Amino acid sequence: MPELPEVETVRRTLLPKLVGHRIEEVEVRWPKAVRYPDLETFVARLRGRRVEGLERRGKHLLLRLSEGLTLVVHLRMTGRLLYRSATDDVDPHLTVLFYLDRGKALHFVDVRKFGALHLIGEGEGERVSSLWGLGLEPLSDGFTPEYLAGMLAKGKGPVKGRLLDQRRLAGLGNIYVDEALHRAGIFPGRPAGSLTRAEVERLHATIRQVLAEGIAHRGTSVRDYVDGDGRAGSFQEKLRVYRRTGQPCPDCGTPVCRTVLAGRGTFYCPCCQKEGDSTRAKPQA
DNA sequence: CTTGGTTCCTGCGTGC
DNA sequence: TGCACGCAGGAACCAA
Repeated sequence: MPELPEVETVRRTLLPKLVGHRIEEVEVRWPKAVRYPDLETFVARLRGRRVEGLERRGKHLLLRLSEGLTLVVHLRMTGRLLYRSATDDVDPHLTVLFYLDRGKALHFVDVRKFGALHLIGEGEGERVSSLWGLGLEPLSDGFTPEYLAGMLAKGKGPVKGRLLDQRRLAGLGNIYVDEALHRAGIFPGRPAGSLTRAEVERLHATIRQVLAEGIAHRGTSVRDYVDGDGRAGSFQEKLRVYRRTGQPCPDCGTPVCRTVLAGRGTFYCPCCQKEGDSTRAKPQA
């Protein structure tokens, strides 16, 4: 699933190609993908707009358009945003087509159809609730060990749940949360408020580390994810626990376990991430 | 304020 | 080999 590193990779691949293009026509084949405004207004407002920039906030892509408009794209589970030729139309899961000038197109492809598109003007940010209430960017200067400590403080539920909460921290998903917790030597089911200062500092470091490495490897392609050119990433080769049930932990050789926490499949090493353990330090790679 | 359950979808893994 | 079945998963929404 596209998380921060995947969305950032899509942004980086699409940015140099999209900027300067004009949207000539929009074809919506799965109307439910358009969340705001209504379908007719969505298409009418996009027609003729020019692409001026492409930004990322959390897992959202923000396509900056002329007239102060912003197309907000959330890929959710299986969404793909692809820069293609306007005549390339063979993908059975193509849900929205943005026909561009010079014979090109931007294709929104979404197998499971959870992806969401919003078109907002200046001052309409609150129309995209998931964007409006978003927490800090984990790679920004504002994300400090102190911020993480405050985020986890007094939490009785699993630390994993707090890390997945986009209103506290923007961009982490199931893959990178499990990987960051493993590298920090913390069991995902530990009550958020029970982490020691040392553990919070380790976790802060590993969150930034796995996200930076994920971006450097152009994302994790476990199943569906590809970048704006349709190319897979390679961070799946660096995963230590995610979807590796039964395979040896790279650090200690113990078979990786799977459980369910915060409603999500959760992978961890029962040796390196002991429940209730708050004393061990783990060497950083 | 918190946490938990349900919903949306469809490909794929499982079991017979 | 073929088919039925149920799961996975981000976030909105509702409930307690």
